[in-house]
Amino acid sequence: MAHPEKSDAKQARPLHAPILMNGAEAEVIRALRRQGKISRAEISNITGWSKAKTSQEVRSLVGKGYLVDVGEGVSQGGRKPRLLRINDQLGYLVGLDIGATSIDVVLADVGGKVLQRRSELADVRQPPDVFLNRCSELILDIATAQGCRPDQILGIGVGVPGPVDFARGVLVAPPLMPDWENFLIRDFFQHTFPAAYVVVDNDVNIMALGEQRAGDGIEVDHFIFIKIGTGIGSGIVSNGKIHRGSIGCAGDIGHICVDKQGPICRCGNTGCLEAMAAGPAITEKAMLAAKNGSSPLLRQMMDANGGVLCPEDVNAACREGDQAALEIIRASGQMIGDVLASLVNFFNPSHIFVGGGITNFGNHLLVSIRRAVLRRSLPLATTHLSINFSRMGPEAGVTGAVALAREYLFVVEDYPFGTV
Amino acid sequence: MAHPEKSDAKQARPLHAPILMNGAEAEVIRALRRQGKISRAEISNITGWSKAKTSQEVRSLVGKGYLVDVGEGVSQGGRKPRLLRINDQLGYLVGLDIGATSIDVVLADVGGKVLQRRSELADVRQPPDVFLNRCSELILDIATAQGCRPDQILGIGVGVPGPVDFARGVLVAPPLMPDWENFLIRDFFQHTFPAAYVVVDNDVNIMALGEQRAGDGIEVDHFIFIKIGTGIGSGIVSNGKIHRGSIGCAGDIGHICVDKQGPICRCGNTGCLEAMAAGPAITEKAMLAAKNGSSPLLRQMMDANGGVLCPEDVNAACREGDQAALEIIRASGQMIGDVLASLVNFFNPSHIFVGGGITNFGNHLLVSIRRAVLRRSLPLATTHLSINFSRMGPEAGVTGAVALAREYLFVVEDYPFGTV
DNA sequence: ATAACTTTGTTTATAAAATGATCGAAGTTA
DNA sequence: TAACTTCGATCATTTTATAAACAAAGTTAT
Repeated sequence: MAHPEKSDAKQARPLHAPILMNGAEAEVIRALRRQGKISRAEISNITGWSKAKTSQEVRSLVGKGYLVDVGEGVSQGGRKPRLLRINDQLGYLVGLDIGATSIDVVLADVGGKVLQRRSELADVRQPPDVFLNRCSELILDIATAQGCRPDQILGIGVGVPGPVDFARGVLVAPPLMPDWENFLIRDFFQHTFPAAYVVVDNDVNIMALGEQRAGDGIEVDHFIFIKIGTGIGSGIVSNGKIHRGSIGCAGDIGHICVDKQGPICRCGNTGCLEAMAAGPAITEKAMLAAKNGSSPLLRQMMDANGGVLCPEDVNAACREGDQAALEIIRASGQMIGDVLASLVNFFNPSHIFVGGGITNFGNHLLVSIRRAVLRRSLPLATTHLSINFSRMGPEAGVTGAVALAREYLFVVEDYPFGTV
Repeated sequence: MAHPEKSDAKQARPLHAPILMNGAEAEVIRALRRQGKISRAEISNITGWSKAKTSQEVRSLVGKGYLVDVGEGVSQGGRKPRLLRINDQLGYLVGLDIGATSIDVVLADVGGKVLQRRSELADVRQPPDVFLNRCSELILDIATAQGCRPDQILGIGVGVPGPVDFARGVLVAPPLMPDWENFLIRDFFQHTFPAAYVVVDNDVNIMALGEQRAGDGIEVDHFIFIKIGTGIGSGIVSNGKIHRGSIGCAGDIGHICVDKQGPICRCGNTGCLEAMAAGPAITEKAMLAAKNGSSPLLRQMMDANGGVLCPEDVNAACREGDQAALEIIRASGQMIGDVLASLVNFFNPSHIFVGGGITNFGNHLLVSIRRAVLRRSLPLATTHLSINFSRMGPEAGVTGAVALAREYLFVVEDYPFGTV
């Protein structure tokens, strides 16, 4: 036979590394990743190659086990095409979203389809090795539940709530979790899952990536994903790529000043957006409204709740039409919108996606954000601007983490970074 | 001979287009553009090609007249290398910087070296064809002064003070010059100079590009160039590329709000940065200080000047230690710094370059900007942040325009855009 | 000085890669 | 049914890249 290398093609690939490919192979994979399943003829069209080369390249990838034939497609007026897809049996991917108070982890196939999920509360202020050991346990848990051996996990995408040195996979001066500084997160998982390629990124960058790959951000060149929860952060996509900034802390808009006379933030400055408009500020204002009698409804909720309120309560009060609650949300939306207005002038995105814990808040928040942005941005920058909730809701983090792992599943030779 | 195509290699290239090359040729050009003059061996190292391929590629480019041999280099312990350079005789480039009240134009060789320059005052509110005709005259003027025929002009880079649709080469809703909306600037020059490839961009983007190619922004992945003059604008570089935003108006920070109780700006909003901190605001405050007696020096200058002051006067008063003048500059610097602080948190640049008409202002302005940024940005984002005046001074615009023309002098097949 | 080694750049034989043309298989449409 | 399409494989041919050999022009150690 003319292809003697076929016999040793399925040999084990090296550990600790993603699947390396040359440029041509990577182009095929890219086309397949976008389109799901396509024929050789379509690959030929997308790449611009001759049918001969396409055929041969596909044969090689099938030989290596990366691609599989998944049957016939519908005829276009001639012979039916044979459709190809990235081999699901290749292994599994893990998406891990580490929040300030939670762990969310999913197991997905290499196509990105979620197969298993786990979530639990956890305090990120624990020592990193303790915390990450628990993460590993959860990963092993969902892996065994799916019948997946640890060495079948090919990639792990990790999102952490702080500035990340992307190349090294460590946190840099994270305010929420000082103990984690310089802890080698990437290496930790790499050690536990030697067959997997581990990629660590900031949690909001990951959400932005998820929106770009699996949400409404497909084909959008410039957008901002803003996460509103306990804190406020953003993920930035410029020219279709994640903008991480010079030391990886781009998007950290929670401490932009909105009011010099505002309260003191935990960062030490006064009037930070996060201190005035995020979840804790909302509940605090709501509890004040409950106490000073301006909202009997909130008072009632607080009493029923053992003297505390959570953002969801304020949301519920909004739905009942409670004026004090509406005013609290409106004020938060306006402050966020004012900051976004500046960023819109500066960055000129075509989309802003709003996500995070606080976004099952109906439209009150979104409406005030929109109003503030439109009022304070240049008309030119807002005429084609869409501001909407992310479709992905609470799944945004893990979806993005899987997308990150998937992004690095196949990597072009000599380009270890630069995929996203 | 083995190369029969050599005979017809120097045939005329098509007009209206940059010099098209395939990927390999472009790589050689890129290496030469960065390094000035290098040997075949170095090209081989940079590209990773075999000596044979490198040699052949170089021979082809020399045959086409794009490259020339410029003599021997110093020996590295063996045979002396023969150095190659992009052929200066290929033609000329034009850099044109259109300001609100001025035209600056230079003629440069394809290496970017400025050979001739002209500047004159002009009002951009004239009809665009009248204004641009004057620009063409100036270009022809410097061309003839250098002994350059119009058809030897291979590229024209144009900077205009407004949002630009980069692909089409037209202004989009420019506030300063509404008559120019949809006027085909690119086509205008293309028509007058058929041999040239014309690229139009926003004036501050061009300055940022100049800083990146010929200033201190070389090898800097993420930076902001801020121009302070009659207005305030910025050029953004993300991941090494100009970030223009979804409709080309990114960087327009002049109308970010710094004080909701501030004065009304010509844009209709209140308290815009530009209205409070740019040149006109400074002179206005200075004239007020002159009139109300808080600065006898400024009063004296104003009287000597026919009842008006310009930013340079305020600068001069600062040098004399005039407290009122210093306070005016300090206030401007603080407002600009406050806005930049937000942008630093958001964008995490490693450098901020300050340029524009107001920047021969000594260090008072810079010091207040720095102080404000450091006070209000996250320490993480500022520890490795440098804020400095652009080295290029008033040349920034035309330098950038030449860099833009130079960038598109050679273009890879099928990639008409995307070089910067 | 002279011999031995280096670096540079060309040439040439060889290997690798891509292509166009051709062909058979499997369809659809007139 | 016949004529036309599309899909994919094969193969001879052309294009492209490479390694090895070589010549030219130096440098350095002896």
